[in-house]
Amino acid sequence: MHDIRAVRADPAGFDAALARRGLDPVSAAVLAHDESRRAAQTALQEKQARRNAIAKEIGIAKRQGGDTAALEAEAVALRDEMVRLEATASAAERAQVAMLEVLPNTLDPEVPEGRDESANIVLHQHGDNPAFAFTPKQHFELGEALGLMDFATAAKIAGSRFTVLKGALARLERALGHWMLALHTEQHGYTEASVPLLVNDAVAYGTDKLPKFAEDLFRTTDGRWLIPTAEVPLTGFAMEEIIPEAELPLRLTALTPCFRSEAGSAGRDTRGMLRQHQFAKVELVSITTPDQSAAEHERMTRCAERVLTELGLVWRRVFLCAGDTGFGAARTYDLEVWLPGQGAWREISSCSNTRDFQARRMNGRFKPKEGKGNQFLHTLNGSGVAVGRALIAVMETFQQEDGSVLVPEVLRPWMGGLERIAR
RNA sequence: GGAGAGGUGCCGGAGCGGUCGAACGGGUCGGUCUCGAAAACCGAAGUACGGGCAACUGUACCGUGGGUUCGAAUCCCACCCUCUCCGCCA
Repeated sequence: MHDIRAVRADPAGFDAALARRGLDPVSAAVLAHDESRRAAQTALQEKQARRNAIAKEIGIAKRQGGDTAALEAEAVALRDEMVRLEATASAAERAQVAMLEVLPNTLDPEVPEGRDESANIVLHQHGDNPAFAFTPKQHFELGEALGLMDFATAAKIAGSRFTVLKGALARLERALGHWMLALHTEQHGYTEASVPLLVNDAVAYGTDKLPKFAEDLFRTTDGRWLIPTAEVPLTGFAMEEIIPEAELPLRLTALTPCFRSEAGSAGRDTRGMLRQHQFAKVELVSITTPDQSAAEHERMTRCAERVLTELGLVWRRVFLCAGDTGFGAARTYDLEVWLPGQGAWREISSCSNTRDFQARRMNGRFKPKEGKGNQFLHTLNGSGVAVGRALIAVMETFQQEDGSVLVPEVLRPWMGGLERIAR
């Protein structure tokens, strides 16, 4: 959510920021609502002040047995005007909020210009694309041949975009998630959390999933939402809080299933388990101060990169351009992993600094060590990393000509010492 | 699911429909005292949105949303949440 005062202070700058996202200017319309809201509010407050004075006079007069009829008549007349002004003010405010809440975050000045992913910038790459002496297979070919990845059963019991993993592949998924959690909690200073997978409107709104992206979420019969990422509950820890600066940063991690309707992606990535309605992900969330958030963003991204490096995967860091940066983010790095079977780079992590965008929506603040007044927090989120896609990457990267898959060293202790997944 | 109790400021906890943004206690911050500290004493301190160059000032906020009233923390209704007991249950 944007600060209306920022719009007032620099309407042209506000519109210019929207233009970077390819959006039309709105400051004039927003400010029109803002002005009518403030005019009505000022008038309303004058009436209220008079009303309060009258009520006080009546109280005094009643105690002294005086006549209050004239005062009461004036108060009743005032009440009608106040009702009208109140309606005007709240309608203007609702209109203003409705315009602001669907606007994406302001981009960091360093974010590259560009309309789509073709303008993203590869910042660096780790490892070289592996050379195979045979034609590498895609993960679903490997998984089905191993008899450990079953899309038919998943479709039967749930539908499309679900996967059943069995045996060593099911265990590999579990090993990946648990190993990642251990890495972040034991070496990166994150606190593990076990969180609700169903959330309310308020936190979904605060993390900018509502109102604009409701169709991407699954809704429960009692009006809650299945989390599309643990970012939602973890960031929600800060909702309506005033955190002492000394307690910051909060670094939180969780391994959860994530649920996405994939409403807008019909026909895309239909084979295999690349794009699912349900997938496991280890999420990293940092809640910090404005002056620390840029450094925290770099740190968080390195934590995610470490996961890929230790697994032995080939990856690269991509700086998303203006047109590809998500709604809530001011700045985003995607981590892409090389999938030899598919012969393509695919996103496996996305690390974003939302600055105070989410904090404003959820009213999450901190109390500065020095100085007065509470300020909005900065919130960051990143995948550390997507477990389902990590499974795919491991399978495709470490596949052997016979269709077996070597288990990365770091995972073997989590796989009961298993070194190779074979038929 | 049934029955009951309750939600007030950082915390605890008062609060006959009018002078309540809210007693009192604790904690916090500043000061006095002290070599320093403790104790004691004095004082300060909520959040948001308006108006004003500013000093300052107005309004709203006692779980949330409605209602009654000239006037609501206080009365009425709905909802949310917490606690206790019973039932069911991983």
